[in-house]
Amino acid sequence: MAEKMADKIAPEMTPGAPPRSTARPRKEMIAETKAKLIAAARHAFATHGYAEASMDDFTAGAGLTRGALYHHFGDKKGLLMAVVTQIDAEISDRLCEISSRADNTWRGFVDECVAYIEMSLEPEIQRIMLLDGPAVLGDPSQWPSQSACIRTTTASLQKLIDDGTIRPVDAEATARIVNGATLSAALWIASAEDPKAVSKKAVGAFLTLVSGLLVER
Amino acid sequence: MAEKMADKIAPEMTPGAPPRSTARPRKEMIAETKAKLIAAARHAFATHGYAEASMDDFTAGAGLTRGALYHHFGDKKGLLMAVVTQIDAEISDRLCEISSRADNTWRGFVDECVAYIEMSLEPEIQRIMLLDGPAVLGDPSQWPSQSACIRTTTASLQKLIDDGTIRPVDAEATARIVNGATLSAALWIASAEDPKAVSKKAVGAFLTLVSGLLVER
DNA sequence: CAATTCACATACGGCACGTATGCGAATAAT
DNA sequence: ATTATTCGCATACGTGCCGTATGTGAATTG
Repeated sequence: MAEKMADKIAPEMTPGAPPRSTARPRKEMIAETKAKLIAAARHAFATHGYAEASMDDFTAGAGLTRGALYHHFGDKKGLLMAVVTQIDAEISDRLCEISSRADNTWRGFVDECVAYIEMSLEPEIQRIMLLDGPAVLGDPSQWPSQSACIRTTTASLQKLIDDGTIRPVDAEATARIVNGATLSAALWIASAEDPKAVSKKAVGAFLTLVSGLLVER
Repeated sequence: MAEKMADKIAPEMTPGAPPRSTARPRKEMIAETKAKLIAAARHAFATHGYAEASMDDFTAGAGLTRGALYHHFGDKKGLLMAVVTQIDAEISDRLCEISSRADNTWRGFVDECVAYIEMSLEPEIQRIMLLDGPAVLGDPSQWPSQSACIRTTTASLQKLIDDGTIRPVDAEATARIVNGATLSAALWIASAEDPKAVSKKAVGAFLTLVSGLLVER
């Protein structure tokens, strides 16, 4: 509490800039503050869980106070939403990257699913996206980010339907169900005593299941 | 606060009972107290959510105080665990009942899955078992109740493998994955604007998926 | 240069929780 | 039967976290 911010009065304008008055620093400082809060919250939520993470603590860790948090995000839930949106986007990117570098579409789809399982094993993703997120914000379907990774999967499936690889199912419905399947597989693996072995079993079962989508197997 | 319990001094012994001294009432009263707490908590958790449910409030609603709660369940989480175990057992019973009255095993399995989806649409089950439970207690795999309903599904699958209806997958792995699939379907349906339509899509996609398990479709 | 906006900090009140303690009825001991 | 003891449960207290109201100084607008 005795600690104040060292130098908040250090607008990093390009040194030696002409009399061109300060126009950027303002917006930049704000963006930086928000980014700091999101980063701090993300770390706190991941390590302590949403409920146990003290706003006073992690805002202080970012050199700020709850005042900034309430100003920018409304409340603790709002911050969680921002964190979730950020992570969701990251996951989506990684999935696109993976499915795009496969030889054929089906293979890309499968790789994507397996990658999703692997990502879900990361404690941060599991804690925030799979456990606290749904409990605090409600079902992911409702999130503004609309679960970007589900859209990714939906798109992959639609392509598979179009090129006749899989049967003409409803792409979104299948995406959500497949997503749920991978999710539970991840939770199971993560809490297993022997993750390697369980992982093998889970992937095997998963592959058998999705083979049901194929026109011919 | 001004309200005390009316008559706690009314042991309901069978009136006119012989001098046979009181032996039961003790244990019975305790069981009743626990049951009351579980029921009150179950209702509060279902309607307000775990985090928003005030222990002071719902224990008072049961004519008790937090003292009884801490004495019997240790803490709020302990109570949630008890509630979860109770609901889990109920679900398991209902699933057994359903799968047992089908003509053939495969049909029973499918009915069971669909029934599970329907149950997951009940707000109480969704809120407590699918959202708050995992967030507060961790992955269901770890619960002492060991998710009785997963064992039920595992058993059904094993029978299907034994009689050659489905391919020789790992029964438990498949049960968990199928369970996750139905779960996400339920969450999706529940939060949809048109549950009927979405439900049809979800079930259709689900059936296509599980057809992958069949030896021949 | 005056007026205003606004990003953020500080201050306050309250609720919910965990623990420590007390009481009284049922059981066990003699 | 009377005393001793357990134990189910209530009461009391301290603390941490949260939401709101309010303040302040720097940046922006005219």
